[in-house]
Amino acid sequence: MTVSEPTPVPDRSAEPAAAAEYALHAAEERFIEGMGLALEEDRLPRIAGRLVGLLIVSPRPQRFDHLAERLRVSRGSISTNTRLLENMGVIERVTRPGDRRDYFQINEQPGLLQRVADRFRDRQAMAEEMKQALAPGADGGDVVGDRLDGLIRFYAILADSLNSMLAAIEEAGGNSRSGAP
Amino acid sequence: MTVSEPTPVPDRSAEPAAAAEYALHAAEERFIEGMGLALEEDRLPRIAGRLVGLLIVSPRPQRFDHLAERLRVSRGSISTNTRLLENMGVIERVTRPGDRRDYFQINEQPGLLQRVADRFRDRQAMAEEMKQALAPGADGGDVVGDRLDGLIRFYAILADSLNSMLAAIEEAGGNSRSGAP
DNA sequence: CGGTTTGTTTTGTCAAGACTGAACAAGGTG
DNA sequence: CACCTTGTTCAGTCTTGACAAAACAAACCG
Repeated sequence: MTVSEPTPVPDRSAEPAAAAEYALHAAEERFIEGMGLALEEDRLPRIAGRLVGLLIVSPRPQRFDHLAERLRVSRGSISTNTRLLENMGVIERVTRPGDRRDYFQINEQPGLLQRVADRFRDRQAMAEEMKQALAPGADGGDVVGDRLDGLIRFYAILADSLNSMLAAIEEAGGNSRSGAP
Repeated sequence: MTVSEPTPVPDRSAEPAAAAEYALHAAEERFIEGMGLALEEDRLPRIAGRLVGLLIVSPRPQRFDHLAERLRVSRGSISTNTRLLENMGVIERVTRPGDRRDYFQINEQPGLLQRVADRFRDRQAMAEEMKQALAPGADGGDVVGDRLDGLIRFYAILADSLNSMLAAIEEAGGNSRSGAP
């Protein structure tokens, strides 16, 4: 996971007191970009990934327009991607009385996790259907049947470990949960 | 995983004897298309996925040109995608003495699996790096730290179960192994 | 009511990547 | 040697999707 340095690297040699501060910021930047790439591999827009990253490292809900300027993207993109993540259950839109603006935080319900688990289940089902149609003792030694069994087991294990993880999180109650992308 | 029926659906009412045969073929078609979509989600070209699907359900190595006509795709695409999968260790190119043509079969070494596991490890490392940079007792209750811990655990578990699976396969020796995409 | 803030939707541009078809290379074979 | 066969590579087309910018809607404020 390699992420290039954020474009303008401020000269920090002048203010040694801010060194730790700076290191944190750089790490954050890297993490956010990393999440952008990571979630992009899961077929989400890069901005959505960055949003998740930013919200993970944000202790408090973030304002809509703040997201736009922090990530340096258009408000339109924020709107689209927040809604996307909202529908997926990954982030949550929160409001405050007497405040017209929207805030966002990562949702404690692990939406993405469920999603991924379901995908594995689908693939497992697909392999099982194929196995079904194959009829029992076919060609010598039934190579194909064995392969399909392997595939089925593969997807099953992945889906299972995700599901048991989900259950564990659910059971653990309100603490230390994440959107787990 | 929904896959539309292959374009020309032959009328099988006339030859009842071929019904089972037909059912198998239809299931194969569905499986192949399904693998196309499934591997596409893993950032591989659709044709590569179909190739994997086809080779999984093929008891014997398949000829290069046969692949092209079976999937109704140009030879160029077959060439590109077979090489891609070959480099990934997912399929294997085999030849026969006195035969100038190339044959392909799915490789027994689970290349894709390793790949996926590595990806999870990378993400785990990313989250750990962020956690490092965060310094210990930060904001009240350290929400962010807890979230990162959850994330780290998440990726770790996935990578671990994949790795233990890989080990199990390795140990099981020569039987019932698959490219496990 | 006009004007402002906040967020959404739409429109257009751009880039990435998949795929085809044709040109190409490298071996066989008559 | 001319001519297949087999596979690779290259150039061009097409599709997809992300994104920005602008138009838009809605709520609020004066």
